[in-house]
Amino acid sequence: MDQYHHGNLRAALLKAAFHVIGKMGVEGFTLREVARRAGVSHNAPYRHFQSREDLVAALATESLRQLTDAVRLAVEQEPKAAERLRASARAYLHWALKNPSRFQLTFHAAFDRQAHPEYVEAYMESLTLLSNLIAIHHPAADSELASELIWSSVHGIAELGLARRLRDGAKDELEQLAEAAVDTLLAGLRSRRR
Amino acid sequence: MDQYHHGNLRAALLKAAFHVIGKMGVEGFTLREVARRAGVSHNAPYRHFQSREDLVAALATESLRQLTDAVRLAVEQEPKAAERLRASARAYLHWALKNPSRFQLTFHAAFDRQAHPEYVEAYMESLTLLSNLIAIHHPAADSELASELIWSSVHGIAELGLARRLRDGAKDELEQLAEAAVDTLLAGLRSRRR
DNA sequence: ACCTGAACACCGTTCAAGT
DNA sequence: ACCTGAACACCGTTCAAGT
Repeated sequence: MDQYHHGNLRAALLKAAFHVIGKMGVEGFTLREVARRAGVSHNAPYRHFQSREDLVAALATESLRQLTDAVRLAVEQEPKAAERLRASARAYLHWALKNPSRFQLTFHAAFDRQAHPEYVEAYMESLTLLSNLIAIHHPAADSELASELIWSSVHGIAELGLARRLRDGAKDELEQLAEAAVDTLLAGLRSRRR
Repeated sequence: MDQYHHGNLRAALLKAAFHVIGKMGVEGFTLREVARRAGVSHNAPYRHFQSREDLVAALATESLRQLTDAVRLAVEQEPKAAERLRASARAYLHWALKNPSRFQLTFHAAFDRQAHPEYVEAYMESLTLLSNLIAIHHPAADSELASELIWSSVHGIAELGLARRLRDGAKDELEQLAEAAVDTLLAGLRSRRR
């Protein structure tokens, strides 16, 4: 019987891995479980990933791209230009709370960043998306500062929200808090820029 | 030979655990390694902790208290009342970057929050410290909102700073960013409160 | 009460072997 | 190239036994 994955095993493993972390959390994620889920032997993954860390890095990079895409989509679907930055904050929170395992993996995965430049690239791409959005609201010299402040703030709301392990009911509350963060930071930046 | 720990084994295990996560990171932390470090057999810890998760919860709670204490100390040592909130932000960043493993453990440890109310208590105590600080700068009805915004923002800067795995040189930069976050949020809150 | 050693079912990783 | 089974040194947890 031809059980070979003919080169798409790598993709199949990533898919299986996302399924596993979604179901068992980041802690329950093991190479062997992923292989089991993909229907291959426990060391078939080594043909595509040098180590567990290598697979984790690939997952983190892919997750980060998914988060960026989700934010980008929300921005594009928002007709009012003035609302786009707030829409991006809402989408960021929404994605983080809906995919807590992926969010955790994206930012807390233990792997050597230098050995995986594609992760850093994905990170920069996300920052660029945000910078462009902010340039609309805050066309000043310190738009990089503004980007870092806004991203950090929205990110921190997501992190603390997840750290407290909130029930789903608090989702809207957190999304509103993220909007408030954007509004307050923009107001603060305007009042201090003179 | 009397190798008994006579009731202080619990404290000895916590100390050993902090040493282990500091040296090997959160990933390399295992019950057996902690026991080894404390000089006891690999299942002596079960006399004091029901499971690995239980020990992790105790460590996270203790870490959170240490972070709160570090911030409190920095605040008390700042003579100018107007500078205390900024000093707290700087201290928060400083502690996070100096103790990345503990910081990660404090906020990302996987354990049942409901089974460990002492963690939630420690969290609330930290929030209270911040609320009191903010009441000085921003004596308004929405001081709870202000607390959440400021904590989230400073926390997010620490998280993203660690996620990017910055070299030590960027420490000052991040502490300054945290101060900028506090200033900008306070300015924004003032301008929007009318 | 507090600690130990043996045992169980796992894990990541390596290696020799199969197509 | 791609996959497998056996083996190694680990891990968390349980259990019967020792003081």
